This record gives sequence, C-alpha cells and structure tokens, in this order.
Amino acid sequence: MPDDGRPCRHRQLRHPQPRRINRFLEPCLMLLLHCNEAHGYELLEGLKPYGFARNPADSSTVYRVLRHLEEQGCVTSRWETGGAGPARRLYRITEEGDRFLAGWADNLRETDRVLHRFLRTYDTHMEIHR
Amino acid sequence: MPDDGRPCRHRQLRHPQPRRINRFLEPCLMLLLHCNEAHGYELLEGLKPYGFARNPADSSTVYRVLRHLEEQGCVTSRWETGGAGPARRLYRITEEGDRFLAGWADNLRETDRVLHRFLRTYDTHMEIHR
DNA sequence: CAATCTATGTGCAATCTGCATATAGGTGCA
DNA sequence: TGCACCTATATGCAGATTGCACATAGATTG
Repeated sequence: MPDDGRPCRHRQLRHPQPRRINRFLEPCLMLLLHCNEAHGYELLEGLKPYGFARNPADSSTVYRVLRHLEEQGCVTSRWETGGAGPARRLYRITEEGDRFLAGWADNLRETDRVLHRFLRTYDTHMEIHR
Repeated sequence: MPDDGRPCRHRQLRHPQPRRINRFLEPCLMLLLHCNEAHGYELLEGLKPYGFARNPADSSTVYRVLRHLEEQGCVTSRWETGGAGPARRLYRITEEGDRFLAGWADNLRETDRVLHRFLRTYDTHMEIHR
C-alpha cells in the first residue's frame, strides 16, 4: 500500500501504530541510562537498536519522558555547558531508577508471556482451520 | 504494597498498567470470533485465557471495540431475541476481518521480536553489571 | 416486589503520543 | 556578512485509547 505521508483520513481498517507497547520508551531509556550517563539527543540515537530504527521515536516525547522520569526520582540531571553546540542536560540513573527498571523488566516478561499465549493459540487455530 | 482501591494520588513511580499492548482487545476478540459466532457478554468470559483472567477487561470497552470493528467491516452483527434474558447482539467475523486478524498477528510477532530484543539486552547487561 | 443476573450501551476524564512549532548556540560556506 | 543546517531542549495541541461511573432493560429467584 502506498504511503503519501498524509494521516489516514478514512478511519477504517487502521492497523495499530508502530508504538504498540505502552510507555515502552521508559524502560528503553532507563536501560540506556543504566549503561551510561547521557543526554536526550544522544539517547534518541541509542534507541535505534530497540526497534526504533524503522520507526524513530519522536524527540519531544523522549524529552518529555525524561523529565517525567526525573519527577519520579528515577533519574537526575545536570547541565553540561562548555562543550560544542548548545548546552546539554545530562541524565544519570538513580537507585530508585534501578528498581523501577527491574519492575519494568518483570512487567515486560509478563507481557511477553501473554503475547506468546495469543500467538500460539492463533497458530494452532489457523493450522486446524486451514 | 497495600491497595485501598482508591486511584493513585501521588503521580510518582507509577508502574505500567495491566493493559500494556495497545488495542490488544482487537486481535483477541477477532480470534475468538474466528472460532465461533458470539455476543459481547460471552466474549468477556472468553477473553480470560488471553491474559484477562487476573485483569478482566472492562465490559464497556469490549462493547465499544466490537462496534468499532463492525464500522470497519471486520465483523457483522444481528440481534438474537427469543432466548432467555435480554436480546443479544451476535457477532460474526467477515473475510475482511480474517485479513485484519492476520495483519494483527504479523504485527504482534514483530512486537514480540522487539520485546525479546529488549529483554535479552537487559539480561546480558545485568549479568555483566551484577 | 426486591434483589440479582444477563446484556448492551453512553458520558466523562486521565493518559499517552505524534505533529507542529519555538528557541537558541554553533558550524560551514558563498 | 548572510544563510542554511546541525545540535539540543522544550511547549502546545489534538487524536486515540481506556477505565470508571452510570443508565437501561429483560429475566429469574426467593
């Protein structure tokens, strides 16, 4: 199906958008920050291996999620000036963030089980019914 | 953590809700209807094996999704009167619905891959960083 | 006849997310 | 110098999804 870039007008038969797991940016950003202190623009690139290569994350959403995580105490930030280009807000994960990430991982493992249950049922059903 | 039933006041550290996959009701209902013609109240029960046992789907959402699927041409409905209790709206899947379900399955398989990529990365990272 | 179960539905509000846009420092180049 | 472009962060707005509260109504049971 050709894609002219315009939003889908007729609401009919719309397939789910690329972002299918709610708030999936959260665990991805937290895992990246667990590896290294980083700023938003950098994380935007780092997300690519997590399924955001074909469907890049929106930068405004990334920045918003990071500020949200900071409000929650999962990360802290500090301004880095003096480097080349505009000032960057450098994020670092906290202990609270570590626990939050672990909770997310458990949560996603459960989601994975649910997904498998569905796909297995689908496959066996389709095998029987042609 | 005790749960007094009230909504979470302090917005802090909220973990993702039980419904983590966007519009997951859609493929589940379609798969159930691929097996058998059924009405909403019945489908509400049939959803349980798909991960809705611990977190039952909201009935209003189920009815709304079914009407939405009908607008899309994925299902058709007819009233069944004469049985015991109130009239029931019986849903049946269409050929368009079959294709839509197949598309959903492909979509969820991709989601599954993304999920695995994350969990594998998480596990190996945590193994290294104790 | 009141409570309860079956069955379908509307209204509303919170949440999440993508698009458009604003702001601003820095670099390359004609 | 002027201009385009890249880096970097952020706000406003609107559409989509979803859960909760509530409305409606037929049928059954004590």
